[in-house]
Amino acid sequence: MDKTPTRDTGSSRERTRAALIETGLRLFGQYGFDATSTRMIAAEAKANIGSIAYHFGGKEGLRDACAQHIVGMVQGVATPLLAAAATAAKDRDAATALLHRVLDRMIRFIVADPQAGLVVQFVLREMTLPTPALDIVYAGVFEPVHRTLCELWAGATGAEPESEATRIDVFTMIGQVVYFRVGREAVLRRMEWQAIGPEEASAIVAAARRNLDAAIAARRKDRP
Amino acid sequence: MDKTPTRDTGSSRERTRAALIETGLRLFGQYGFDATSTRMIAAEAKANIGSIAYHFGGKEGLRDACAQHIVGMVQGVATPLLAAAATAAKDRDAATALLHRVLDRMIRFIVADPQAGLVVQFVLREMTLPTPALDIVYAGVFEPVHRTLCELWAGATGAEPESEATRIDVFTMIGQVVYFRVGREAVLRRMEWQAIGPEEASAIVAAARRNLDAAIAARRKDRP
DNA sequence: GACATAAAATCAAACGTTTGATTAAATTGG
DNA sequence: CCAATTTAATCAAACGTTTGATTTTATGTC
Repeated sequence: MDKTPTRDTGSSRERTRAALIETGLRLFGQYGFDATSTRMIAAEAKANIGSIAYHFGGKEGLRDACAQHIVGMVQGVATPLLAAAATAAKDRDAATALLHRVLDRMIRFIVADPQAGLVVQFVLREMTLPTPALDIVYAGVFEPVHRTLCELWAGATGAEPESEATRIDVFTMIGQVVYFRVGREAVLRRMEWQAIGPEEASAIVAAARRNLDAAIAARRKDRP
Repeated sequence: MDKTPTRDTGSSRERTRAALIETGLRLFGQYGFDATSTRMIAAEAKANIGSIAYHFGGKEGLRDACAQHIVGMVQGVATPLLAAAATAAKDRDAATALLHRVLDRMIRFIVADPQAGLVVQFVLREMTLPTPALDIVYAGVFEPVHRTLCELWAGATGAEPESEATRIDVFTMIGQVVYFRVGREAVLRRMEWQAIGPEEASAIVAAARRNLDAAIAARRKDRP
């Protein structure tokens, strides 16, 4: 079937690499980079310790590979949305509607999706102590996503896309979402939730949606 | 002068303990618990390595002591505000005004105060992997502060203080603030700021204030 | 008040364990 | 058979903790 007898997804090499990246992403996100030992990763990935050095040059190389993996993942799901934004940004109602859709997706992704939760945790940990891995994620995810959201925000409110106020406004909208992941432990206790699943995410979406509408309306007033 | 020749604040015991807690707080917050070695702490605190085990029973004991220290600090500055909330919550305008004041203080504290930044970082790190230290901070800071903000929120909007919607709404207001600390690195790059100082904090305050007013107004509409 | 005793705190050194990395040999697949 | 990959063994360095000796501070006795 394939030109190459060992497809990328099936070769021993790629299977080992994928297992290490996947496990590294999970453990780095779960326990942090320093608290995760290479032995732990190798054991859970059913690979040898030496594999990490062989394939990635070392523990830090694996972290970079994890960051690259995240960029690929997010781009896969975000690209269609970002593409739609280019045209939607020209129309107020379309921009507002798309903002709602993106916010809805983001919340359920960041807050409730267990698979994505590990990705978010990984990135948040990188954020507190920047490494080359953060550069990769910032350039590949943060910057393009935030920029697009600014365009939508500008389309919905009439503000300038790259003005300081717009960029800050978009950060506040993102922030109110991210906190439910960052402060998850405090949220769970205060809300008396056992977990943040689909139902809880819906309650969060409802609140964020009200905030979004209110914020847009307040900005819109100034510019008729 | 003193009844006791060695006062608590001056005794060798208390000086050593205080130095270790202060340094521990800073380094744990800066690098994380696992990435901070006891040797690092002892060296920076100008104390002996054995002192940590002697005074706190070990590295984890020092972390608990740091958490307790945070509770004492925050209670010192927050108590007056929380007391004022009890009466302000009865009046819509007073509640709204106090919410504004608290939000203003919180933002400048969380986002720009370098001293407090270490405290915030320490807590955020604990949040991602709960330890007994988090229990201490949650019970001593998070729960009482969030509960009080809910009362104010209810006073300003007319909602029920302990309803699910109110508790979530308050979390979204906190979240839009905290993100500027959590995602500081991304914010700095995207905003092209060198640091988040008083001026940058003011810009954030302005955005958060608009969001707060808009959110309250939107909720108020429903209940005349 | 001076001296002797007890208690508390500090210190440098060493403990056993675990860390990430490296090596050379064994295994695998084309 | 050869190159790529995996494996097990080994390395020095760093980890948190423990130790016994020493110094500092507090208490008791006359």
